[in-house]
Amino acid sequence: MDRMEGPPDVVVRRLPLYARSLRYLLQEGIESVSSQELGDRINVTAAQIRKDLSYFGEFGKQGIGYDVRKLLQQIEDILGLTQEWPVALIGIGHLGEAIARYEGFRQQGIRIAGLFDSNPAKIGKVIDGMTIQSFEEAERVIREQGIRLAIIAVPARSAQEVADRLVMAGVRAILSYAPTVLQVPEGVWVRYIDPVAILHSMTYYLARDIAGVRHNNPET
Amino acid sequence: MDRMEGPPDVVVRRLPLYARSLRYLLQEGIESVSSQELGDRINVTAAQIRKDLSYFGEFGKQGIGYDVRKLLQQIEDILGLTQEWPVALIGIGHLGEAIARYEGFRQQGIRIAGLFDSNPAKIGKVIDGMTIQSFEEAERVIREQGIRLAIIAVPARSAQEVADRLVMAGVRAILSYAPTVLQVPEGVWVRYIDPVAILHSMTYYLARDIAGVRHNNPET
DNA sequence: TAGATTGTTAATCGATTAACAATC
DNA sequence: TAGATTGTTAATCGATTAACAATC
Repeated sequence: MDRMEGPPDVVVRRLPLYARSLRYLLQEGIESVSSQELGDRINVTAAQIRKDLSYFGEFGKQGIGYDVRKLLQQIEDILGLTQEWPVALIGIGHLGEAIARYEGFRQQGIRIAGLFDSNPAKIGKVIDGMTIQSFEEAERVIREQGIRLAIIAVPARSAQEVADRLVMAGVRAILSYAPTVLQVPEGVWVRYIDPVAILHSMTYYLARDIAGVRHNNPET
Repeated sequence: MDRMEGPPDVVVRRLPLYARSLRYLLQEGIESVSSQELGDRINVTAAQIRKDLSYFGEFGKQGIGYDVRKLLQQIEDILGLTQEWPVALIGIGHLGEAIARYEGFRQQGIRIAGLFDSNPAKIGKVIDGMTIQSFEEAERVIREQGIRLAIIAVPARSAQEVADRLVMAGVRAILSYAPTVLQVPEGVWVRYIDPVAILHSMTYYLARDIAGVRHNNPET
């Protein structure tokens, strides 16, 4: 299956970077920006920014550029960031704990709604004001609160089962830190954070002494 | 600038996923695999795997498929994973500590060569047998040991300066967890890990109830 | 008005997929 | 030999870039 219309996924993946850059501009007190200036900051061409935005509407003024505050608001609106998204965090090892403590989520529309781990020794432990609960509780909480987003930070060997059960409980988008490809039913989004793979793709070039500036790679 | 020939970067970024999948196959005792079977496991088409591999040589046997052990060895060789890569880790907050403690690196050719932080209160603290050193020490160690890979886990506001100084010291590839786009000179590779941006790109679909299975996105 | 910059169309570029001869 | 699967070429698909009329 693949979505019926709408902007390409690459474009959707770039929007958050535009939003972030606009936030920084605002912090610097810059209220107006051209596609060129915005592009320079994030190593994206001006044409690409304009094209990307054109999928969603018209946001600029010829001869002037974009009102930073307004464009930011509009992109956040498009991304659904006017609401707060509760997220279930599964797997509270070192990484899970770091994620739980990270302030960058809360500030940007993401609320860690619960910490869950299957290790009984961890259950009850409090991190940043949140108490670690069992994985069974996760399934209950997801159902009860209608949570649709989850972050998986469990070992690779348990990731698939965790994903299966999360989806069963109602999760529709998963960000997985586990180094394994998940199989999920249609209707569920999965994205990965994979530092080892990224490092390995760079050692390829280092091993050959191939110099590069890889621009135009939002994320990756 | 952009590299003079060679396989496309997308292909290089998929190789580590192939390698990992082959490692899992080996663990399962599977010694032979077809492009179709391998592809099914990681949601990539058989054609893509064969095409990708063809940039580097011929590794399979018609009618048979690939010898898992041999192909894995060859991909690891291509990626430069026959050697161990020392990595400087900068920024030892919660995330940096989790990275320092992560065993997945060591197991896969990545050796954390040193922990560095600019906060004097942290210097001297020992994590997993490694002592946190000052950032000035990082510059010295990078030079002395010829380190070319670094992981940045500092706050966004200091990431650019850290990157500048790392590059000055000799770093040629950076994996950054800081939510900001780095400007680096030609000849330096930069990749990002950006969970907030990823989550925001998924809230786009959740907000619209657009169902999806996003395959063919190694990493993302 | 003149200069700047948008939104959009068309051209280009690059990546993925399909198809199949070669061959194990 | 018959069946399976590779490596590769050609076709397709999609994304990026260039260019420019519209217009602030």
